[in-house]
Amino acid sequence: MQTLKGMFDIIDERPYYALIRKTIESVAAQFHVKKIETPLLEATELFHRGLGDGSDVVRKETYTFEDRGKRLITLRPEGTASVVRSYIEHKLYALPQTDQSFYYEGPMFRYERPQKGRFRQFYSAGFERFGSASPAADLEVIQMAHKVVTQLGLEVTVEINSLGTARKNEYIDALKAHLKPHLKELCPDCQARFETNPLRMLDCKIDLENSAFLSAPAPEAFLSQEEAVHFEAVKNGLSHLKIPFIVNPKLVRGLDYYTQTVFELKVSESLLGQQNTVCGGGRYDLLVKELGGPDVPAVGFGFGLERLVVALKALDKEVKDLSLDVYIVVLGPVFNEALAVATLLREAGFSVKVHPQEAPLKTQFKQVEHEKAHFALIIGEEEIKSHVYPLKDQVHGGEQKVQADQLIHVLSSHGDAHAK
RNA sequence: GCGGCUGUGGCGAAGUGGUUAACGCUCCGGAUUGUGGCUCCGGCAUUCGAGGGUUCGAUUCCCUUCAGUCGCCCCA
Repeated sequence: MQTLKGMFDIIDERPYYALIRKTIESVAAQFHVKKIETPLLEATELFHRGLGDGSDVVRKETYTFEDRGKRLITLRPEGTASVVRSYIEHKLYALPQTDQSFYYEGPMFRYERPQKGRFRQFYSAGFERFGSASPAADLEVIQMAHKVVTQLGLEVTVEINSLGTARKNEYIDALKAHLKPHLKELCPDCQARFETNPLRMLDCKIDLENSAFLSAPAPEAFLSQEEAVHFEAVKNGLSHLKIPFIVNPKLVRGLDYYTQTVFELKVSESLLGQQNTVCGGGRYDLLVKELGGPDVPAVGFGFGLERLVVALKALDKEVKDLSLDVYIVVLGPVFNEALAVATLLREAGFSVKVHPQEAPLKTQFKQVEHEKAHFALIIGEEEIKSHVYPLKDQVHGGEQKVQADQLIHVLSSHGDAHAK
């Protein structure tokens, strides 16, 4: 038996996930963002309406099936649609707080061919902010994303672009009109994208140098006056926040709901290969309405946790795993006494493991070493009689005899023991 | 969905159409019955991802399949 294709058990990587989640939590707290948890399963329709029927994610990557009541349901492929659904369902827009933010973290599912930093069940975390159309909202959202990755110790490039809103379709039409005469010169992928996802053509790695692309209209030309001002304000604001960025006119996001500002955070390809986008986001001013809510603007982003993990590992970033304070080595049939001591120490806040059966000291001390225990405490029949235990400090070296009633005191006096 | 590469013990890794599948690490036991890390001795793959085929004989050749990996599409 083994995991399904593209699925994985998190064991050795747990500390990385813990670190990332903790970092996200602390940044969220700084911005007073509440956590929201939504179900993994949603009505299929939510994603069709939210992400767009034409998007690849919906067309061929969702885990969709009928439940026993013949309802068509889908394992969520991303987080935003669910959060928006929740926002509308609970009429959060009617709350007196008009500017509301949420963050989420959890598993997402996409039926794709796995590769580096890409899986069928993967974990993402995201922030969503509802109620403000101001560039300041965009700025804080980008700042949060940037803060999370820099706090993790990763160097990222921030790329931004603006797709516009009102004239987004007009831009797409112009782009198609421009490229249509050149269609035959383009790669097969682009010919397909011409119909399914024209904006994506701009991102093509093959036709990069094609003259038709070089002369293609830029999205910026199709921004309304107001949107152009908004985009300028975002760029300006990033400079004020001292967040370096580059404007990438070819940056288009894969999901249909994005409007106006879009951005991605990328790490060096040397860390992640081609899947080097660790965070993507932008505005989705029409989505709330599209999903049946009022006309509420919103902006957000999502992280791919696996990609952050891969990047952190590539950097040899040290992460702390759970540490063990005391390993109790037993000599002879002394389990009751050993467990009693362990119980006392645990109640005092130490993490303690007891060797579970009699074994040669050599074997037990090897375990002490493998467990990276701070202290080894030896309990045998002599100790039980005398109430004095040998205590070895595995970190600083040395062994001392400690009176039973002094144990907690001695352990606590060590600064890096983990008593709470 | 498409293409390249890979698949040998817990991990890393050699190898060959023919009888006992190297080696390193880890692990287990002992030298050393109350103090590990060094050293020495001994042990640990009825089996080479799975299924089928060719063959007197397959881990080795062929087919299929599964999985991993890298890239494309797409995306986090």
